[in-house]
Amino acid sequence: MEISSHQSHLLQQLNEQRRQDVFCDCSILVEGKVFKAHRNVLFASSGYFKMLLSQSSKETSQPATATFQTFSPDTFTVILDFVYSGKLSLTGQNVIEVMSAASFLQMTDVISVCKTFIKSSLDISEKEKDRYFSLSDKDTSSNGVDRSSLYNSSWQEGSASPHSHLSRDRGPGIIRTKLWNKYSYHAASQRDAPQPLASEQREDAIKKTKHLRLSQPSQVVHIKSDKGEAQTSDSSSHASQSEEQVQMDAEVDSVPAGYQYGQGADVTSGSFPDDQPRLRFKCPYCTHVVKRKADLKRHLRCHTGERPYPCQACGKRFSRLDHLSSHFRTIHQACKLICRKCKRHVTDLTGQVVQEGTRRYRLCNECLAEAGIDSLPVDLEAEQHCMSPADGEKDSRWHLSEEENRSYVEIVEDGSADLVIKQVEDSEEEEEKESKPNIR
DNA sequence: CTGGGGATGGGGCCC
DNA sequence: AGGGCCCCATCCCCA
Repeated sequence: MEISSHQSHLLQQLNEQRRQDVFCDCSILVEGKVFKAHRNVLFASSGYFKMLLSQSSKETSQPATATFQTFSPDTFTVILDFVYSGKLSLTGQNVIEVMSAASFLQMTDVISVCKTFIKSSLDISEKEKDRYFSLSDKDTSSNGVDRSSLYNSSWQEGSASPHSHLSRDRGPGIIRTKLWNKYSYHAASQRDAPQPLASEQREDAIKKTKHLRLSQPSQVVHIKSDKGEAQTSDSSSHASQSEEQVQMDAEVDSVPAGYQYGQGADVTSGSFPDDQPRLRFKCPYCTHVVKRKADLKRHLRCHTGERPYPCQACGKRFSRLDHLSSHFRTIHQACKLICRKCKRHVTDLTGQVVQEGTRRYRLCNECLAEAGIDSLPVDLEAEQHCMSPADGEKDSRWHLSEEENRSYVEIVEDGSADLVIKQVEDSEEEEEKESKPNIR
């Protein structure tokens, strides 16, 4: 005989104990704020804590302490509330940070819910279809999009494998996380360790969120771990508030008359004076509206901070391939047939390529002699060959120039579809770089 | 302090 | 859908 309410009751009791600091044997310090919790609950909920606590329990029986400086106390409150209640309070404002924190803490179910939350905002095609065929005179502000959705969030025990990026501090049972790497987003091919948003990126994201009005209503995601289901529930007050906000945004942004942003929806449409319905893809994080889904996907990278295109020459990462291409041409290739010093036109006969670190540029022979710089003694062809990725690698080439149709960079698989944020530590990335033969 | 130029990043849009 | 080009805004560096 099974009493169905037992699990929720047990969780409720544990949550009460946590709130009253009863039997709490673990302290988590987040940016100066102390959270009390039970190590067995944390152990069962997070791959990160699983590894941390399994180590600390071997070494000491003292209360374990974890310190985080990479996400805010508010974010950890959301995470901890979820652990103790199964309810994840996601909003358009916090979803990125919660996802990055969950990624760091190796809470795969939370990550997947965050992904679903984001994807539900981006699930354009279906909504587009629906909306396109039901573009009656229905009020566009109520957009007809049902935001409640089901999430598959079955508890994946052991799926979040502990990883070596955790570093133990000197003190017993105290763990400190290193500062995140500047370019912390890694694409699918590099998914070895979770990489939450870099603190710098997080600040940027927060900065952006501060000046961008979010039209997405607050949602509370309820996860039923026993059935692998989760539900979102809308706050009607939020919705109406958001609706007003959207109207305001529409006015502020000088949107053409008659055009209204769809509240919280990805695809918006409106009645233009000529009654031609025009579909738009609305960013769930700002008021930006684009015409194409691909443009929205590209735009979203400026919110997620995702930079899937690393420069193999200097390691700098770019959100777009064309930016990387442009960067490589301007910085690492001497494509411009202009003397950097005197700005005169130079050819291979009247000037030479000079390398300064990873930068290359051209100098005319006069400036070259004046500066006393040697021309680039590098066998370009051999170097290009050296830098080329493995043959047959699909999508790993991009054209640099007509005569240099060789691969300079390995295009890392775009992980935007998964929106998985991972963390590598500086040392790890350096190791990673060292392990890649193409990187100088 | 200021203006110019380079580098970077975002949006529109064509192929 | 992705790649790529063009345009523009912003930031930073330097003279």
